[in-house]
Amino acid sequence: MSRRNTKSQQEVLDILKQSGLALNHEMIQEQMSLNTDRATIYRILNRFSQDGIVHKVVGDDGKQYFAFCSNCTKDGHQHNHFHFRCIECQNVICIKNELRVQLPEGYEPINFNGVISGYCSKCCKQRNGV
Amino acid sequence: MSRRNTKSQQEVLDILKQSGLALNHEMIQEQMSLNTDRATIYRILNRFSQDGIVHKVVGDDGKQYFAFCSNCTKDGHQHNHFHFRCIECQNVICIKNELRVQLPEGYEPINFNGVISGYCSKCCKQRNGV
DNA sequence: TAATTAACGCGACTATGTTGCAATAGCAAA
DNA sequence: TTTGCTATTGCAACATAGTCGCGTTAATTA
Ligand SMILES: [Mn+2]
Ligand SMILES: [Mn+2]
Ligand SMILES: [Zn+2]
Ligand SMILES: [Zn+2]
Repeated sequence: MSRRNTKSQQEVLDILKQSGLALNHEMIQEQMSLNTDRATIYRILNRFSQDGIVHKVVGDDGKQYFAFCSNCTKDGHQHNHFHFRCIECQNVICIKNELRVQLPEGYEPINFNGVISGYCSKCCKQRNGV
Repeated sequence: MSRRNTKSQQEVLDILKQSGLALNHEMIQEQMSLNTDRATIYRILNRFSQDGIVHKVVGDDGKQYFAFCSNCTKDGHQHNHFHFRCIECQNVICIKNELRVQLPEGYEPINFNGVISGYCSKCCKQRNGV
């Protein structure tokens, strides 16, 4: 099933690329100039995710975040890294260090989902009254 | 605000303790003999979580899982560990190794949420036709 | 330009989890 | 034991996230 280019897809991808963050559906929709439907945005994101253009992380807030794959080569995807979610400014960043977790014997990992939430450095400073 | 003992609380705690797994609301309700309301179970779990009796993890399926704190002392909680969620049998286990993640300068972590999903050893074997 | 069908918009639907409020029932003091 | 306080519950309503079916639109290719 071949892909087609659409304006909505392009804009979603641009927003993800340019922000450099992991964004959820709502954040993306806010930044869209086009009036793209919610369901469509989800479909775009899931398509990107399947195609390995973006990777998906589920936050400890239960929401799905999508980030443009910057460190991935065509066949080698590297998504065993943590993400930091700031509970103040809501930004979610990728923490690039790839890491390996020792699983019990015989366990077969498929998806890695690591999120640490707290205060980012910017929001930390503001809270400490700077 | 002091706590009171109730049968529902007791049974939820018993189920969590005895299973040794991280369970979500639905799994717990299925195992309850009492007809406890959904909202009540959530409230019980959140209370336990606040009181440090259980810890909460959000799976990459977006659901909240709760596990009895077995390795925690009164004041020292250790929840920086991963969890494994089997996409076949749905079991979620704690992987006891506590680990530390290097955050960028100035970031203040509050919550650690690590989940790896895939096939547990039991389900792996079954899938390979044993 | 016309045909094919991927992608979209809309509405309906399924969770999951939370909250307000009145009723119930622990618990401790009388 | 009885009484009073209020933590906890049940129920209904609500909020939000995400998915899906289906008819329509618009990329793409011939
Ligand atoms: Mn990432
Ligand atoms: Mn755990
Ligand atoms: Zn922040
Ligand atoms: Zn399994």
